[in-house]
Parts: sequence; C-alpha cells; structure tokens
Amino acid sequence: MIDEQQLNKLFPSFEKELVSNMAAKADIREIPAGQLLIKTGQNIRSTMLITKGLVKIYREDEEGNEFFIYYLQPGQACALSMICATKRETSQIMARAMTDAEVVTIPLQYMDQWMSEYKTWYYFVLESYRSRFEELLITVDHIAFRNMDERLLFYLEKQQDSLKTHRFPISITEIAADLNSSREVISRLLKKLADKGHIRLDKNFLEILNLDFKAVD
Amino acid sequence: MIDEQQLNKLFPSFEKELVSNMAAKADIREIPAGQLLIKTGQNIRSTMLITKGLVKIYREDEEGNEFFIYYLQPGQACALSMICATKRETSQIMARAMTDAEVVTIPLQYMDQWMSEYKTWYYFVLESYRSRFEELLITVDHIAFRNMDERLLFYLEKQQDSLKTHRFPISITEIAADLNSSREVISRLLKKLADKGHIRLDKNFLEILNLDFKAVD
DNA sequence: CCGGCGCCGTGACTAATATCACGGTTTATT
DNA sequence: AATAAACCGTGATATTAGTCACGGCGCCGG
Repeated sequence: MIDEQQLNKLFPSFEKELVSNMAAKADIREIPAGQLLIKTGQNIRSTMLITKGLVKIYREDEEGNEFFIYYLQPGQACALSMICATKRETSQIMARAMTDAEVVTIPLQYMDQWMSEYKTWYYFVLESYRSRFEELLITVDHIAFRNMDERLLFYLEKQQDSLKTHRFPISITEIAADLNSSREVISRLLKKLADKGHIRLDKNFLEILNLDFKAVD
Repeated sequence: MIDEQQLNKLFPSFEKELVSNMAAKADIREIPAGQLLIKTGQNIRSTMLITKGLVKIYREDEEGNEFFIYYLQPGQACALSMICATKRETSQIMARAMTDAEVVTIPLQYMDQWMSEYKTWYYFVLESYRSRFEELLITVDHIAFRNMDERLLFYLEKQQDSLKTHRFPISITEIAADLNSSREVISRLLKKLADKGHIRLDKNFLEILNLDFKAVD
C-alpha cells in the first residue's frame, strides 16, 4: 500500500485529491541496488516517479557501449517513461537503481487522464520535460564542443551535486563507461587532476577537493 | 492579420475556438532568409509556431562553434521557446531562417492559459516536447558513439528528409559547421562517398544518389 | 596458501580528427 | 581585365583519444 504522507512530502506541489488518487491507482515497485528498471527496447506501459534511492539514466548502443545521461532522485519522474508510455513506444534508454530504490508506477491511462484533471500534475509533467530537455542540451554541448578532460570535470561536478557529498565510492572503470571512454584514458586524466590537487583517489573512493579552475592554466 | 484558414491547415488538430483565439491574440512575424529568430542568451517571452519556411535550430558555444540540432517546419513549434518562455529564461539555442519564413508568436500568458483551456493545445505542446526529446536523444547517440563518417551519413539523410529532395544547395563549409567538424575533414569524407557512388557533388549542390549501405563494407 | 578475478597504472602504438599551408576555381564587383 | 571573396581539394603535421600488452595489488573461495 502506498503511503500518502510520503507522497505528499516528495511531491509537495500535488493537490490532495491527486495524491489520494495516486495512492489508490498506482503501484509501488521496490528495486534492489544494481538492478535495471528499464531496458532499451523494452515496452513501457507506465510512468515512473522515484520515491527512494538514486536511479541512473543512460544510453546503450548495440555493442554495449554506455553513455551516462543523468540521475533521477526521489521526487523526480522519468520524463522518458512518460514519452514512451504515451506514445506506446519502446524505451530508448536504460534505467538502473544505483542504491536500493522505490518507484511509483502509474498506468498509462491515468497519466493522460490526470493531465486534464489535475493542474498540478500537468505542471509537474511539463516541468519534468523542461528540466530534462535542458540537461540533455547541456550534455550535447559537452560531447560536441569539449575535450575529455573538461567533460570529466563536468561529470565529477554532477556526481558531487547528485550524491551530495565530496567523497563517494566509484571505480575508474565505471567513470570511463559513463563517459563512453576507456579506463586508461580516464585513469591518466584523473592522475593529472590528482597531481594538481583537485581530487584525491583512494581505493574505490574519489574525493573532490576543489574543482575551481578559474585561476588554473 | 492572421489567416485562420492557413492556421487550420497547418495545425489541423487545433479546435476552432483555439484557432480564432490564436488569430486574435498572436502576432505574425516575417523573417527573411538568413536572419536569426532567436539568439543564445536572448530573453524569450513568446512561443513560436512556424507557419512558413524552414528554420534551423542549432547550438553555439562561446567561441562561435556551431552544432546543428534539427530543422523546424511549418506546423511545428519551437519546443525550446516554450521552455524558455514559461521559465522566463534566456535561450540556450540559435534559430535561423533558412528560407524566407513566417512565425506566429504567442505571448507567454496565453501559452500557459491555453494549456488548461484547450486539450488540443496541450497535446500539441506535449507532442512537441516528446518528438524533440527523442530527436535530441538520437543526436546524443550519434555524437557519443559514432565516427564522423557515420554522422555525416545521418546528417545527409536528415537533410534529404527535411528538404524533401535528393538534390539541395549546400556548401561543404556549412556541413562542417553543422557537424562541428572542419571543412577539410568533411571534404575528404564526401569525396569517399562520391567515389563509391552514393552522392554527387556539383558546385553548391549536393545530390544524394543512394545512401543504402547495407551491402557495403 | 594458491588461483582467479576485478580493478588499476603505464608505456607503446594506432586511429580518428583537427589544423596548417598552399593553390585552385568560380562569382561578383569595379 | 583586375580584384576580392567565398568556396574547395590536398598533402603534411599535430593533437586527442582509443587500444594493446603487461604487471601489480587486494580480495575471496577453495
């Protein structure tokens, strides 16, 4: 059973009736850390709202290359799942729980119905599109215009912001996959950053000391 | 004055009342070929619907590098202008008229008001987001996973589809700018394609003969 | 205690792309 | 005709990133 109080806290903009309706109509799905929520090519029949945990959204091509797009946090929706759901298309992305996670899944018909019934719902949907679109545009910028060293910095900042900590567990191999680069390349770039005192690496952890590059060559 | 009949034809999904309302509240803007509609950093206060001509949407970074994103055709809206307008933010993109063009500009307040008043309007807005989002995702794929030769092919296909012709005027310099590559690189790649019989180049024109690569190395 | 495994660092090499330098062609303008 | 401007093609070279080959370290299960 869905906890209305929790929903209220995570989605404070939603009107009361919408929350009740959601609690009645939607399902809760628990996802253990590491498991996939959505797979490329999968049919999507529901919209997902994150209520717990951290979900990584990434792209994967035919050869298995990955490319990190963004994280979803509690209180956010998978904009892609709305797109795919309403168009009855297959997913173009992968979603993986990075920690134990919990999502509310809303069947397709309600997603659309609530759009006209609840103003707060469609504002929420629109805002999800907007913010993800902008994020995606910035991502395009980076891969189009920047070299790997700058992209790596941007990636680290994003991690810091999403994980809300300066020190987090991550493997170099994973960073390389996220940026669709190779372990060796990232290893060398990180070493440079460490040499300059911007980060510190210990086993399995990366600590960000200072990413302020304004005064650095 | 806005021609309601023309609006009806271009936006067949819109209900009659919406079209009348639009004709009354919106402005028409004529843009000569080559001119900018939107510039990065500009404040956006209205949503734009294309009614005539072809509009190129692209990204530009601080150093003036360009990156083509997609074309907008009559009957389509600039999803970005909706985003920027409703959030009162500055534009993150450039929009340039490739041919003489005409756009309907809708003041911010109506964009939002109509969302709740006219179902057909919000379906249209949602659909604009959706399709642009997917297009952007595919673009990300290409720059993340593909080499320039494949990206060039994809670009040519896109041109062919948008311009609805196999033969169109374009300079190699412009293709290079669109792909954020360099003229020399594109020149060499096009030569390869020409040698294999896939395209033909004459001065200022590019003719696509056959982009079917299934049986080619 | 040993072997396997996953992760890591590094030097050498290769591939892709960008840049430089140059000269050529066409077109418009004077 | 002379000149300028905007294209274009091509060889040489430089830069960036990806790949290969290797060895090291730490951890775990038998």
